Amino acid sequence: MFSKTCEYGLRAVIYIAQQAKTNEKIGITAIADAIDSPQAFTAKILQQLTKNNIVQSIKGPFGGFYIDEQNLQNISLNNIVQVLEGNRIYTGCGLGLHQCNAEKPCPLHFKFIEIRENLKKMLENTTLLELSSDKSITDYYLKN
Amino acid sequence: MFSKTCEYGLRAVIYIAQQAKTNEKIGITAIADAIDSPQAFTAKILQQLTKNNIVQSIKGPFGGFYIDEQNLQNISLNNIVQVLEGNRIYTGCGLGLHQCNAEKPCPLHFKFIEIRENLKKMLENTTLLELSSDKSITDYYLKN
DNA sequence: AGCATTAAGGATAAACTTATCTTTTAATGC
DNA sequence: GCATTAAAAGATAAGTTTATCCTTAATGCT
Repeated sequence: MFSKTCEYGLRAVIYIAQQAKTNEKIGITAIADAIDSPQAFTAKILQQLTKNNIVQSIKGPFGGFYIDEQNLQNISLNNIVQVLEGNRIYTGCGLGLHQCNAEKPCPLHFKFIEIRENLKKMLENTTLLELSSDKSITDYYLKN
Repeated sequence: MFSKTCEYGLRAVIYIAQQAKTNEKIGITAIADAIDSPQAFTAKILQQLTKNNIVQSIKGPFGGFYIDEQNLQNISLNNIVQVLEGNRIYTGCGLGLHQCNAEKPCPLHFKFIEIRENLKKMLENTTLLELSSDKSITDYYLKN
């Protein structure tokens, strides 16, 4: 479904969001450890997310990644996926046609649109705030 | 969403299905041309689909690929995807966790299940027979 | 039987994704 | 200012997917 980049990115951001309340920055080592991902690779991904203002970071001692209150409320999973996968997930043709639309549809076009729309809505409606709730932290896992 | 392998495979099979009525085998050159895919690569994919009894093939002059009446009725897109992608699309975790289930769910587990279930149903309910109907042939495109 | 034709199979190459390592830049405390 | 810490940035390596090419096997025709 998603690329590794996107999977690690989502897990990392969710984890950072869950730590947001402590108001402490969290380092890449801790993050990679918490979500069980390759550290250097995850660092690259977070670099990209920082550039795109999904998460914030600060260098130096006691530095690390964090998410401010505003982003916690405004960022949804959709935003993260957009940065890491572009919008091909939402616009790409199920059969891989370069142009596939209502005028020149592939045989699956209209059926696919439905599924994708569901996915999009789900990602749009899932906010970092929701995923950083106490219940979410205790009931769900980011590694196994 | 799907791999190139799966995209080409689906398009190839749909095209072959659409030619089924003529009762003529259709060669790899004609198929690759009709669906605008790399010929040798598509041949490999069809080889795999032939082994798994999705399509049939016959060598030699006037040989090629075809789909018999029974498969036309029984094969759904789901069967093709299963062969070419395995079942990871249906079972894999959205966040890439190796084990993710109702007991140890990732934060997206239950939301993802819904989406995947929709996709699965759609693929199961879309048969080659439907896709080879006259309307389907005239109204939809397999290349652009 | 011999030849032409077409898919199957194997080997290899190109492109892209995933992953790691090293150097540079920025922030903090002394 | 200097040492230390941690992210940013750049270079490179490993692995996987996508793609091509060449040889082999099967089929039909003469």
